[in-house]
Amino acid sequence: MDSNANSKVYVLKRAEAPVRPLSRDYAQELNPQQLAAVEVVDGPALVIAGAGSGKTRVLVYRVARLIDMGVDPASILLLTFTRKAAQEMLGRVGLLIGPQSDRVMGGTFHSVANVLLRRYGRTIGLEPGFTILDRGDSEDLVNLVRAQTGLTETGKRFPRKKTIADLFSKCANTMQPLEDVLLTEYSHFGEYLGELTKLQEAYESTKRQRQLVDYDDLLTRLRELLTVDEQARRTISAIYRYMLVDEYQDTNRLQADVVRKLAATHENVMVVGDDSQSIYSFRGASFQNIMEFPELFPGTRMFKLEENYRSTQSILALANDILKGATEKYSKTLFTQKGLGERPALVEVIGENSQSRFVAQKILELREEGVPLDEMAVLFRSSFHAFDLEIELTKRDVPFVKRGGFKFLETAHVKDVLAHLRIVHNPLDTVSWNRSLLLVDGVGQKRSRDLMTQLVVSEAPYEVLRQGGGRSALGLRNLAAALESVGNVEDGSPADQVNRLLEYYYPILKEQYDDYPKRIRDLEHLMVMAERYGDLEAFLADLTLEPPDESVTAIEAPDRDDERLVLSTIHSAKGLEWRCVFVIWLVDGRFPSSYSFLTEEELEEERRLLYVAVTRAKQFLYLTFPVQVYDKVTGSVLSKPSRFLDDVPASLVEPWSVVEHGEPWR
DNA sequence: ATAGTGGTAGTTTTT
DNA sequence: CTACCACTAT
Repeated sequence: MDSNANSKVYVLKRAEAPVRPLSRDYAQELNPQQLAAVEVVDGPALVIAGAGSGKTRVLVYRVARLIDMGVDPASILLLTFTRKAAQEMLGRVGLLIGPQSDRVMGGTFHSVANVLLRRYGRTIGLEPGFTILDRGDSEDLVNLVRAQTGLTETGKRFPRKKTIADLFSKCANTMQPLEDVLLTEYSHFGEYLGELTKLQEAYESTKRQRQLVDYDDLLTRLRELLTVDEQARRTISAIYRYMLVDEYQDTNRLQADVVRKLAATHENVMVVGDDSQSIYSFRGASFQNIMEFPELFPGTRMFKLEENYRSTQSILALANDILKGATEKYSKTLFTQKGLGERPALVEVIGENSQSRFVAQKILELREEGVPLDEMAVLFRSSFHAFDLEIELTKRDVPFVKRGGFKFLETAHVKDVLAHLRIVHNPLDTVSWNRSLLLVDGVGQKRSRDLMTQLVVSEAPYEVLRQGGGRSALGLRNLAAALESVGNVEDGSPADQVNRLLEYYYPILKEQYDDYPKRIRDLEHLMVMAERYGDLEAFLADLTLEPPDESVTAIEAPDRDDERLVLSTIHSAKGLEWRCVFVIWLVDGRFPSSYSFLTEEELEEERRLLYVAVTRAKQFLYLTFPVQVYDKVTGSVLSKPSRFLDDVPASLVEPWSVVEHGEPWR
């Protein structure tokens, strides 16, 4: 039978077409652009969504609609920037269509990679019990490896561990060889190319030997798995037949590649993002990614959401203006049907403390006027910018939470405790062994290293500890007993394990730190967290992948009020909104940060950062800049308002000046 | 070999 | 100001 002109063509309809009535009228609840995006079922799709344009709404409704049409919730994979975002979205899906949404798989790239690698990683040499290294652990490992490979006597200007870890991370995230990254971004260390290359090889091979996985490995090794193990790739791809990726502008090449491989079989992938909000290039993210998506997936359907439902016209006008200077973007201009509203205030204050006092006073005033505290936020470029304000707010009894900055898990005592637990879970974890051993009286770098070479090859590591003689014999025996006791907890309840370990650790803690009562409270908090988990592996993995995003002070203060002001870095404020937003420290050198002055790209990123900050506000926006601050970094007085405000027409903002009570106007 | 001391360099944003 | 490194006394 040849298919000549006479043959009749009969088209079979797709099975996914709705066979039952949809549970709701989607057209009623979405605007036409949103609806169009939601109605895509198969094939690649790209949604360019301006700030506040209902990006989350599209994702939520799309998931709901897929399930509504009979797609198995367990075959939907929702990749978001934080696990919290995933949970929030799935919660909203739940409100639309009920508890089936619980079966949707959601989380960050890293957390999804964690799950997949534990399940399928054996073919690439990963045991399910591998340990995840956080940033600090990676740095410790760099040092450890450096000592082991004898690269420690290298002269005075050898980069420090943090820099080295940064360098390795950048290589992984941009998929570039060390040489390229070193010469373009760290050219002043060019002379150490040889040593650094050796160090990197040792770092990589140690991780493999010891079942250690750093943040970047979660992605690189998942990619490796999907590349070398075609069967695993097919299996995974068949499970997650519908993929949705949020905040796509902040993914890097590595993540894009993972998406491509995961979706290669079915190509049912929708990514959502806003090129103007790309703020993670320091992590290798490139908004090129979002620009190139249609090339990666030919046949991509593209949707643009430009109507903003969040902010007043005045706020939006300023945001649009800030963006005008941006060079490369999918052009779009946000509009709103909301009223004009109040013009954003550009507030000039004398110095750091008057800025803090202004913010605190204004916040109390707004609360009097009926704006709840949790509808207000103060945003800043770097977390230390808020120190003075934190003091001021505490003085005035304003309850707040701080996001970003120093984390609970990064404190030495918490890391100490976790190190012991990690040994129990993965006896090959030399980073944790080293940390724990150094806490033993009489054990130093050398002894620790010697012991570790025996420990990792021994069938009975605790016996190795007991055999040691000399000054540290007793300490090592105690350590062995403690670890054994933790390992012997019946049904492995993490809370009980933490508890047993603390019996051993408290004396060490008291010996080491004068301020131990404070630290004991942190550790008690760790116990509370452990109670939520049934096994150690999940507890440890969650802790590194999704650390409590509130800093130490916030954790210590119990919720007296539900209503708390939010202090946040702009990076952590991504995707959130408040009725009233303060952006502080709009001073050249702080924002944009002086570290960004070097390259045009980095400056552009700072500009987008300001755009993100401004578009968080629904109704009120205050931008403050102190005119006279001494900056230790540059040794100069910062006095110039942020350059991003230079071109803003005066009509878009309302200039305020702040004076002390009783002082005349200037 | 360890632990305590003193000097110095670097100081963002996150999984 | 702090964390990190190198040095020195035990």
